[in-house]
Amino acid sequence: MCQPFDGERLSIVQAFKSGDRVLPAGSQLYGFGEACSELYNLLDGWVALYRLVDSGRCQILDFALPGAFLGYQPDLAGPMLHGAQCLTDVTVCLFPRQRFVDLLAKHPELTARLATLKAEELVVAHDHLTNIACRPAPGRLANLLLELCSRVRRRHPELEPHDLEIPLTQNNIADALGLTSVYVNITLRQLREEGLLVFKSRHLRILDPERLAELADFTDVATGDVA
Amino acid sequence: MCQPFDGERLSIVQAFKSGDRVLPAGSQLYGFGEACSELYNLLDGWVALYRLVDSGRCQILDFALPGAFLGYQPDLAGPMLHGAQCLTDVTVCLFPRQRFVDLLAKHPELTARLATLKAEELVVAHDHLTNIACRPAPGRLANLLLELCSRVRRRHPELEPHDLEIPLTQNNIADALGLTSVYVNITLRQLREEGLLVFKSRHLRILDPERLAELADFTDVATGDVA
DNA sequence: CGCGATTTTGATCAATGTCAAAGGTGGTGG
DNA sequence: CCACCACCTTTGACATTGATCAAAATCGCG
Repeated sequence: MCQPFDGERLSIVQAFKSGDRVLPAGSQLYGFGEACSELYNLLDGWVALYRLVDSGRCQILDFALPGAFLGYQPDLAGPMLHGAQCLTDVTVCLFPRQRFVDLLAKHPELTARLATLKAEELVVAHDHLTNIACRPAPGRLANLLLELCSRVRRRHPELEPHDLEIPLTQNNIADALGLTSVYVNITLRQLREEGLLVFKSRHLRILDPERLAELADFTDVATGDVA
Repeated sequence: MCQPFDGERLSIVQAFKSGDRVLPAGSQLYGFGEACSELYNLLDGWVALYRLVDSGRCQILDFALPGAFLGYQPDLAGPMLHGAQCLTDVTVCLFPRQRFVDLLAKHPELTARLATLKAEELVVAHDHLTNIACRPAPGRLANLLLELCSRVRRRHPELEPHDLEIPLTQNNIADALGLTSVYVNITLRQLREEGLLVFKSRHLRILDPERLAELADFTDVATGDVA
């Protein structure tokens, strides 16, 4: 279940976990600037990683989906450089930080895996950055939604590929894209009126993948195909 | 000289390097989407890491300063997910990719260092993302310039802290901040007219650090102090 | 001295934010 | 089962930021 690491090492890793925890939607896994004594493997549910800015704004840095490994940052002992809020009910697997350091020291493959993981997260962050900086609202939205679809599908290939549960509020989307929820709403309507997609009560239906991908300038990293 | 790794390991690392290379300003260290057979330790000069977008726009993801370690990404054998262009004349130390993998396998401390490095770069990317998404142009500019100052000073504590060489064109700044060079120019003038700073022919003079930091909502990660 | 790249400026326009209010929706307790 | 409440979505009028286009001025360099 604890999946950032490959199958063979699972028993080793499991010996180090200190248990699971369940949190309700809306609660904080850890807060921005707080100390945090554990690392987390997200087993179920969605989590928003965010920063708070003086202006009172909240910037969502990334959405964490099941399988994500949360809480590792350069200074393991220092205050968290971002917060983590549960968007749905969430289940995590816990690793005490101190024990995790020992684990890494003993198993270099895990350290290598961690480096790769962080490099992947960096690519995602760069995607997100480029999306926000270079695209107007409709492209931004299209790109984000396609990216989320791609992630969901990678884990659940059995599901309808164009009919997915995306447990986000229009406000969450706005906080992720650097837009206002009002404008997200307007843009979402435009996409709907153009027959590209329908996003209603946390359910996304993609009606025209081709045009949407074109609008988003989107290529799926995993496949190299447009969505 | 090859500094991503700590002093003690230097001789080990140096045995693996395959030489140095000098590139002129304006040349590409590696191109977006190209294959690349080496990894680089930036010894001297500034490099822009960028992405190209359909619209013809160029998004600068980060500026690499001396000491940066360039080219490591999740798929070491795959095409580069970003490009790297020299902003000044540049000197890099080369590591063949294949040999670097061997090096990591033999020296787990280096792998751990790499994970930390990538985690640091992720924090920088998140800063950049937040800056672009949440702040209007003046704050964005102030934030970027203070961040660059902070980095330069970390390496050169002996220099005048408010009088620095920043080898960037207004166009580079625009590409980094998701603004137009025209608007960067206008905003830069406003900051100058307010007596906050002067940026002329690649030389930055900070006149009012306090007000600038306030405008930027900037706190130095290294010190926790405002600049 | 002249040329390409960069900076500067002005006029105008489009994209997005702000403010305010009205509808919806789902969940909870009575 | 209904009513209420908090939260979310939707809409409209208006303000503002930043983009676009075009041209002039300046700078660095051969």
